[in-house]
Amino acid sequence: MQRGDERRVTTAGAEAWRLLFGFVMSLEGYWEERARELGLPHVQAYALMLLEEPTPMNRLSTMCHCDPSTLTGVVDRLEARGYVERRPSAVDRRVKLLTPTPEGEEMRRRILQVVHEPHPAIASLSGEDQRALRDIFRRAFGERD
Amino acid sequence: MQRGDERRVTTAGAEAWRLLFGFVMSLEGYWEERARELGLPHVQAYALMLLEEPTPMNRLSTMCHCDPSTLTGVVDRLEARGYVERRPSAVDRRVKLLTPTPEGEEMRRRILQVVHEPHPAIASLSGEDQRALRDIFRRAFGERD
DNA sequence: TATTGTTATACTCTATAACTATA
DNA sequence: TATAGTTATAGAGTATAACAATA
Repeated sequence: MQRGDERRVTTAGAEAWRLLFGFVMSLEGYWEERARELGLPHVQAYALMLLEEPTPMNRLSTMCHCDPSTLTGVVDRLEARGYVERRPSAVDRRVKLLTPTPEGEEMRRRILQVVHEPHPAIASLSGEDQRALRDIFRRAFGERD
Repeated sequence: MQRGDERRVTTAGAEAWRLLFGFVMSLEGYWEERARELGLPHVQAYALMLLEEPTPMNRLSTMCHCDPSTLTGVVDRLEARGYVERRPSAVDRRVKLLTPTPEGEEMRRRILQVVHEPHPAIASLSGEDQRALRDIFRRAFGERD
């Protein structure tokens, strides 16, 4: 039980959030660097990574949390690198389905490998902490999606 | 993230990391939106937020995880908005100390308020989970930085 | 009329390399 | 020589608004 100056001190949740926020800010650089090691700007790497199946521009822009007009440029550059193709949809001729080329698929595999490698801050925790974290994260943001 | 053969990594830490990574990617947009509500691009908001005391360009660029030449532009724009000043250092005439103006200090307070407000995914956890999260985060990335 | 995707525009962030003024 | 900061340059991501093709 916290007592005394509890009013001045933040709640546990608030402190957890501040710690996480600081980590997230530093993580942006971490992820950018990992992506650059693969030879891709991080947004392009993220977009390519999400192409698990042929995906309309529209849907991918939502998944990337960006405007469709922004994604046009991102996909232009991925296409110029030979990593994705815009294929016409059979059902709706307005829609273009984004599909990785064989080279894109290979790069996508490498991106997933990098992404799945746990961050040092997580990897260095005790096994008990890692299990607790997994369980809490499942409750916090594991359900939906 | 149900993905068939992409889930072959089975340690708790790896799953915790994947969950966290997904959250972080969505968080970028969350933070950008919060900053834009305050009328500032998110990098400028972050830089201003960090100005707890007069700070050399050099040091702030490290804290922002960006190149000094990048920070020059960011600070230019903060200065143009009237939020920061470049003041000469008394000890080293090469150094410029970044200091918020009164308007900048007011904006900084508002940014901190927004940043400190826990994200819904954290706030909706049980008190027990929030405390556990705080403790683990302290161990993971609370000390160093 | 509504939706999908693009273009035009303007701004911001990003790093590298070369430069200046100090130290 | 070395460091703090800027400038020049080139590239990339960002949203808004207007547009064409299609539904």
